[in-house]
Amino acid sequence: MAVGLEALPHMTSHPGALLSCADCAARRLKLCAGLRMDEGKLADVAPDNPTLQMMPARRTIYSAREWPDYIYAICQGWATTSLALPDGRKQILSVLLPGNVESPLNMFEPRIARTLETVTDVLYRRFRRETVRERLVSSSDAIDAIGKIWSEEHEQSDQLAVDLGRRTADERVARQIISLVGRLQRRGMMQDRTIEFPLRQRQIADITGLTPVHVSRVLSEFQRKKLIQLEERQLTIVDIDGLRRIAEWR
Amino acid sequence: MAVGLEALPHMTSHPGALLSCADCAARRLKLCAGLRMDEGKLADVAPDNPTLQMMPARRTIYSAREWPDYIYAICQGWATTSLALPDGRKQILSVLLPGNVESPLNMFEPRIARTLETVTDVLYRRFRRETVRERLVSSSDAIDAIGKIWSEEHEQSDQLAVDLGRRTADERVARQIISLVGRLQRRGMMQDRTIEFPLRQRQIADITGLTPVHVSRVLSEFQRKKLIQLEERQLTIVDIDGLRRIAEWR
DNA sequence: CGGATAGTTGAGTTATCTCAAATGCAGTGG
DNA sequence: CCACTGCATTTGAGATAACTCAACTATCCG
Repeated sequence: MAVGLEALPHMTSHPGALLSCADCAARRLKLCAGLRMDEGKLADVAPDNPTLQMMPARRTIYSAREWPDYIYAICQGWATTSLALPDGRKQILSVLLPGNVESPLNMFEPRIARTLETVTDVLYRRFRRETVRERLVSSSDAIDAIGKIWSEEHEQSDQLAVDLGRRTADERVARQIISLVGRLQRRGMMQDRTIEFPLRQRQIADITGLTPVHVSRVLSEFQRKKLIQLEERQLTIVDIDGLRRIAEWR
Repeated sequence: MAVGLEALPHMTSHPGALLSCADCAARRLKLCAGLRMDEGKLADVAPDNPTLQMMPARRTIYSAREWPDYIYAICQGWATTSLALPDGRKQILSVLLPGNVESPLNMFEPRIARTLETVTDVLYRRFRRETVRERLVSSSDAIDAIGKIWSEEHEQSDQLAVDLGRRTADERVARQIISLVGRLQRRGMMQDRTIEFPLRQRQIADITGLTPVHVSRVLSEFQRKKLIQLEERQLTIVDIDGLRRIAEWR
């Protein structure tokens, strides 16, 4: 199961394109042990191989008003799911990275949906909800695959609730950074100690339940303490232990 | 589908026992349209009809360290699921009322579990995770049933995140009250405008991400404003519109 | 070049927390 | 039955984390 990156000839054949080749990413995600393989799983479930679609940065793929007929798998780029209150307050519920899947809540029942927005340019595939659902009935592998996606989603939302309800601003921001770094690292999207970090402070605020102004202060503080470095949308981890100490300890 | 309460002879035959007869409650939940019918659904999925078990108030049914082998359905009483941090901070993730189901996250994968604790004395049934899982494979009705439970759970956690991340203390407390009142009302567990309300302020604090002291102040304020009345673990809604105004508006 | 969006920083405000003391109630052991 | 201990709640006083407002700069985009 522990298939390493080097086991994929397609990838090593154009290393420079490692992060920009969506199908390469998809295969990598599917083959590497320990990765989120949601997109791969979903492709197994609904193997009609939908074509890749593209959405520019900062657009809405679907909004909470609609009833999405599809389940979306991110192949490249970053996206978020969120809910907004009528007065403009907004909470981001998850950050989707390549390989992640947004599985609509209303797979089985009509319910309120989240809003799915792109952060960067995004390549994605979409799978008909009904197709996936029908497939669940006939294939136990499909149930397993989707079940794992749900389990993981569920655990993420539990963590989010604990963070929002019981952690300080510093902890929340530090944890979010650590979490994203880990996820990207597992995807092979970290070089040395730095990652692409396209999130605006406004978005970090919406993830952590803070104001953009406060996020700016926290990030400045982290940089002043030499925990991270952040410039030109590149995030470098300078002192991971220091960051962990803030994130997990009170 | 719209089978009313009066359609159940068993219930009307001992109206006084309406709230204390677990099997009565189970049947009611299963038959009345518009109710959460999770327990009923689960019984359909795993029809080996497990016996009723009992746990006194304020005990832990299982803790986050364990790997529960069972899915729990509450038949009578109140329970909570929660996660705790090492330093004692704690976040309650859901309040379970009769008919609700705690579906372990690790149905498909080994993951961190929540802690399941009783608030009042609780009667519950438990269903082997493996049994339910096997049943999912063979029955599309079962998938539907469990799928609906998950959808609902998922929506609840989204709402929780928005509440914790983006709402004020007053809003959170008011919304929690409104939500609980609604759920009990739909179960026929509200008489006139009052409900049994066994939650301690400490628990309300752990649900809303506040301190017990602040919860006390908010509740006192609500009573001073004649929105609710609260004594001897009985909660009376005095001014539902006022409460709604606080809950939804900023 | 102009106009929007992003981020920084300071000053003052406020929602919520912490600490502490007082009260009541429930359960326990003698 | 009583004294005792521990939890739950209320209330005050003071502290603080995070917010709001505002001004300024930098950056991006057409």
